[in-house]
Amino acid sequence: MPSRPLNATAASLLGFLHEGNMTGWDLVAIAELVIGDFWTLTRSQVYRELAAMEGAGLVSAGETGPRDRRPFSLTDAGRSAFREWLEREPGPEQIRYPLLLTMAFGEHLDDERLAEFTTAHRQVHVERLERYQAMRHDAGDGLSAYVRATLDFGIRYESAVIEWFDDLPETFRPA
Amino acid sequence: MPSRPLNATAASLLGFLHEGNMTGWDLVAIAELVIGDFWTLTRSQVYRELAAMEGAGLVSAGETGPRDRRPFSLTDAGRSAFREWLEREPGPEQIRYPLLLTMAFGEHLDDERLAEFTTAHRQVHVERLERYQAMRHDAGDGLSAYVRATLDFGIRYESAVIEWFDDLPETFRPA
DNA sequence: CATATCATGTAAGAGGTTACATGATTAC
DNA sequence: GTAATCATGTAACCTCTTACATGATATG
Repeated sequence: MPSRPLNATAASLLGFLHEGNMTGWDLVAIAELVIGDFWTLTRSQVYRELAAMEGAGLVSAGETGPRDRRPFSLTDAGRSAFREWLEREPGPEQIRYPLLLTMAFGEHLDDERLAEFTTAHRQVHVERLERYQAMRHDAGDGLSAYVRATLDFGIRYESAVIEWFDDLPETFRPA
Repeated sequence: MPSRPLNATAASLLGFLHEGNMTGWDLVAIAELVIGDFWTLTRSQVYRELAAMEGAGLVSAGETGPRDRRPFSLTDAGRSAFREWLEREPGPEQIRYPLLLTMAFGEHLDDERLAEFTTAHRQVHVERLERYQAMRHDAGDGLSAYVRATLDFGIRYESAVIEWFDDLPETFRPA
């Protein structure tokens, strides 16, 4: 039975399992850290995908440890499903930025209110940029060139967005 | 009955209806043009949201015209639901970029293959940037400061991403 | 011994995608 | 007349979010 190709979330879990056996909990933590800034995933999803992949024979659970820990390991089928996914053309980028929606309809909104929004959002981007720079500084040598490249994406992105905020018309520019 | 707050997709449709009555078809077209680069929506969704909003009294369909055109107009309830949505704090930004996932797991992939991917994706960003610049040039004066600001976001963003591509390690840098 | 953290998961529903199905009208 | 475009919608399915529910273990 030629099963449907992996979705990117499931594939990522398999990717992380290459670094060793992990529980759903562990996977959520590492995913948030490594890919969380350009790929969201929730606990619910992780447990569901793990259950589905266990059923499909892509992962297998080891013995339940303390606190009901269920460490999963890759099977050969899981390893090869991961490779296949990795070889496939990655899908298109998707940005969803509700602030830009609000802004696009700004003629129906007071500039002061819009400025409150831009101020708050600018701050989020500043904090992210600082976090990325700290990560790059602290973990610099521990990161593969590949992970570092994704971090650099974040740094470029956040820097550009902050510049954009600072160039907005003064009527709704962040304070 | 205090109905749930609007979702951003539905709210956007109401936003566009401020510019005049439109059919689902028209709304898909204008949404793609104006917000399509930071908010995706499909025909299916648009027809579904319109049907739901018609049921909730936020829009009402006029007479069916040629080719079954069903032009919708805003009701007062729709106008006020839109305002309420617009006043609310816009949710967090979300980026989903599968290429970055593939890259994060790049140690399991040949650099040549990864370079094929980066090459193709860089091209997409170049084309988008050119499109934005053309829009800004061609429609410059016709755009509100608000819509222009969202366009500027795209220009900043695409420029930053292209620089990032060009700074990638040469082993998987776009050709 | 109390609180924080670790760890599992289910349920329900909202949101989003893809494929299917149909037909009118316009442009060539 | 034929092809492209306009226009509607349904069905099925997948994905994602939010809320709920439970309990063990470590830390102070």
